[in-house]
Amino acid sequence: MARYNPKESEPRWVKAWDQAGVFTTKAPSDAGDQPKYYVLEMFPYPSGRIHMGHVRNYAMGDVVARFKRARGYNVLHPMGWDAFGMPAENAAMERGIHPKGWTYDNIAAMREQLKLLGLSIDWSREFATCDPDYYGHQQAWFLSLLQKGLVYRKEGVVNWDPVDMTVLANEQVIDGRGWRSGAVVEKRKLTQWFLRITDYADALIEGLGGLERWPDKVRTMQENWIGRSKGLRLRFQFMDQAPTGFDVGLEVYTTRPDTLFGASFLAIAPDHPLSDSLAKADPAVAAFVAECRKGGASGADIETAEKKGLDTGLCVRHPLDPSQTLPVWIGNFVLMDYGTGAIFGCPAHDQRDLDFARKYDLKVHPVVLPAGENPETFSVGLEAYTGPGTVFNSSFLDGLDIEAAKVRVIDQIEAAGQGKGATVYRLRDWGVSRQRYWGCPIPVIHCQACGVVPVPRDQLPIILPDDVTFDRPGNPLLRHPTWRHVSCPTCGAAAERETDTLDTFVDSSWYFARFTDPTAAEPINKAAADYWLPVDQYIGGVEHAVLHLLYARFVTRALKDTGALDVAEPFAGLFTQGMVTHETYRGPDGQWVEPQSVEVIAEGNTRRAVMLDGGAPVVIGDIEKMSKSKKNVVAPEDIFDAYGVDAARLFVMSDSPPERDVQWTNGGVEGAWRFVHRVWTEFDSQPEGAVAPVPYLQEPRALDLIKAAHRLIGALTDSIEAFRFNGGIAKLYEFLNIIKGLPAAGATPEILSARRDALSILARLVAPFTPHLAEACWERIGGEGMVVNAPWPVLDPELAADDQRILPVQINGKRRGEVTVPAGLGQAEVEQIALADEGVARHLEGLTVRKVIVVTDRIVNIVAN
RNA sequence: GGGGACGUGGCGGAACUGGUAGACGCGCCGGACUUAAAAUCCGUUGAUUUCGGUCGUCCGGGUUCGAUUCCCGGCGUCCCCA
Repeated sequence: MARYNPKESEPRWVKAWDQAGVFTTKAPSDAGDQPKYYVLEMFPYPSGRIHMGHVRNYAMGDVVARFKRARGYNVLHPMGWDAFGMPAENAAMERGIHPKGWTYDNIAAMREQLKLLGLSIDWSREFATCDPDYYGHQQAWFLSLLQKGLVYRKEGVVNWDPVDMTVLANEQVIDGRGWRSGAVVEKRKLTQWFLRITDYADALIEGLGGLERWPDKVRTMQENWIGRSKGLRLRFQFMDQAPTGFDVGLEVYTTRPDTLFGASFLAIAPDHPLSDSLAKADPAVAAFVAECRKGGASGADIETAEKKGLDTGLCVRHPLDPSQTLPVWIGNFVLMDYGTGAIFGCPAHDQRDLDFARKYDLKVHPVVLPAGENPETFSVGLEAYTGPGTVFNSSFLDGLDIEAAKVRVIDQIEAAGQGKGATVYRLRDWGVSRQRYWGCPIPVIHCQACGVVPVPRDQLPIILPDDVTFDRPGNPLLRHPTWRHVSCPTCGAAAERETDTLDTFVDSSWYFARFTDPTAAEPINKAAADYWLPVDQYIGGVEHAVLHLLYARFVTRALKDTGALDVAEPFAGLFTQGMVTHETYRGPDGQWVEPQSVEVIAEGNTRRAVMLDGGAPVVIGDIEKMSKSKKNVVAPEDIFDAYGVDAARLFVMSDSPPERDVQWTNGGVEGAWRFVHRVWTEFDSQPEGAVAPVPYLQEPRALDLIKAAHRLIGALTDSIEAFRFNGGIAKLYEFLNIIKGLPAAGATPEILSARRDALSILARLVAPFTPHLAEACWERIGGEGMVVNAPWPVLDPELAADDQRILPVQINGKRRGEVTVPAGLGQAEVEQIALADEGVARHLEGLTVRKVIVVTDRIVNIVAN
């Protein structure tokens, strides 16, 4: 009997799987009538090292993949690298390493680490998004979108990250700062490439309805992100001479047409064309507009910034009440790219408008009356009323509720030709230009004569030049001596390549399709994609709930419309897993210290910590996501070294529900290791060589064991299907405790035979979680071939059924005893048995039974007084 | 401010559609083995108790024979949006 040695066992089995080629995906034509199953975890950025978050993410995907394989599916479980992006360029700037070398070195290092994890991945399909083959195909479909009008260029105000010197999408601006650099974002005008995601806004909302295996939370977040609202575009006519270009009036957009009679001013965005033209004539306007340009361009920035305005002196007429005139202001809180860049302000019923009105002393005129308020006395102070109510002070709208009033106003404005009902979205077109080197070059050429000319397909891929410099900020492609100088493909004149590269979110918006045939001559092999897509189970962090997952859904739909593939939704099932966290520690100097230099001492129910070196006191801090800055990181390699890969995989899945954060603890991983060890001991205690099978169903203890094994099959199958890995693992532990109660030492032939069958089941059930251990165990009991190729055990319903039930008996809702009855016994019989029970009878003394409730196989409740 | 999720022993967490609250693990405590420690193995472990019980799933109400689960009102934590 030898102690289980993961260091010897784990590499051996990784090699055995590799040599047998068990994870090479079958071509659709070889799969026969096997159903397909595509499991995908969000591919990693090649930072250089894997962390515990990767371990958890890929372990979960591996459980699903191995389980589905065992259940007879033809499984696709690939791996690749999201390899373009800023960190490679940062490394180049900081350390003088070329981004390409840095990235591929990191990939090599991480591939080795991931292979240690024993994942059931088909490595033959691996690619990186920075492979010219991959981004060349990306350039090809980009051009097909360009041809279809889904790509365009426009000058716009953009979020400029002054540190990374690049443009950020609104999604990449968090609290006014760049999501990667953390620098305060500025607004700039720049000509940019955009993808027309807004064309798909409705489709992307409708599509959410069909994604039943997505978390509701993510669907809600996407819906809110798209932010569809119904409203009205209407034109206000100027009182005096209309400014040049505005003869038709000033068009505003509102989602609250019901409050039109409460309007007391108009406000336009600082970058509205009218602001521009006024600024040319008036230095005060120009100065104000310039001031507004400072600060972030995101909605949240504008919302939190102090409201500022400038009266233009212009006045417009109220469209429904010609006797009213409204002043036109420029307001820093009005967004040019939402609606028309102009609003009417109704201070009584909009908080921003109210803040603005109070600051500049504009009228506040309530037109919606909350239920129970008196129209004579109702007024609005510093808080706008935005709730439901009855419209008043509003001419022909008086007495309507706000929804009915919206409809009436839209009808009236449309009939008068003053405007039109319209739907607008919070979602903007996706700005994909990045002024960076380490990204996919946008495959177009700018020609003086011909304009923007797509690169002919036979000249793709446009490959990044290797000889670039990173000694200065800015785009190295722009200052490369020769790369961008080309001749126009159309007229042959001297022309220039586009030097912008694509946002890396483009790279990750179609990789799942490329995996279905990564060597296809076209971007996507339609037959392979038709077979494999959609991804049956996608697994990744919830931080991608809007950005990546929305872009991928959009690109899939856009590619469908170009005929590149046939599915509309890329991911049929989505699971968002929680993070790996750890306690934080601060040393005597207040600095963060690593867990491995701290000793935590338990004293009864409290804990304290000291430095391992010197014993100085350590403050135990909050439990937070593992991060280098807080130093609360545990390196996966160290854990693999100490406890083995299986124990690490098991622990990250056992201690918390997978969608929640898991707290890494030493004790926890030791518990997982103990389980690995005990499982092995149980297998290793069986007699060597084949046990002559004997019938054992007549021996009660043997029968109980095999019954427990069959119940375990059911429980574990359900747990994996429902992504309740922690519950499933608990059932495995429970079963191990049962089988330990019937040790092999000194057992009868019946027990040994039952153990042999139960262990055969156990080996196959633990295989998705601890695959190396399972192989060793399978081998030890003489299983056929490798357990990775063994079918999932089949549940025998008769053995799994429980024929006796222990029913608790309650009297007036309090548990007073229990009775053992045959399963499924009728209510009358159960009642009789319960009332006859000695303990129950004792509690009923002096009471009259009023009612007995029997829930079959569950409980008995006696009502008595 | 709007929307959502959550709140259970010393800790992570179980409890499927209302039906024995605390599965499983960690920790603690006790025991075996050991010269000793580690490792390993075995056992106890919600609180309280006059050993009959009583109390107990954030707090206060409600529905029900029965509520961690459903409803109403608070408090707190977290996430998303503004």
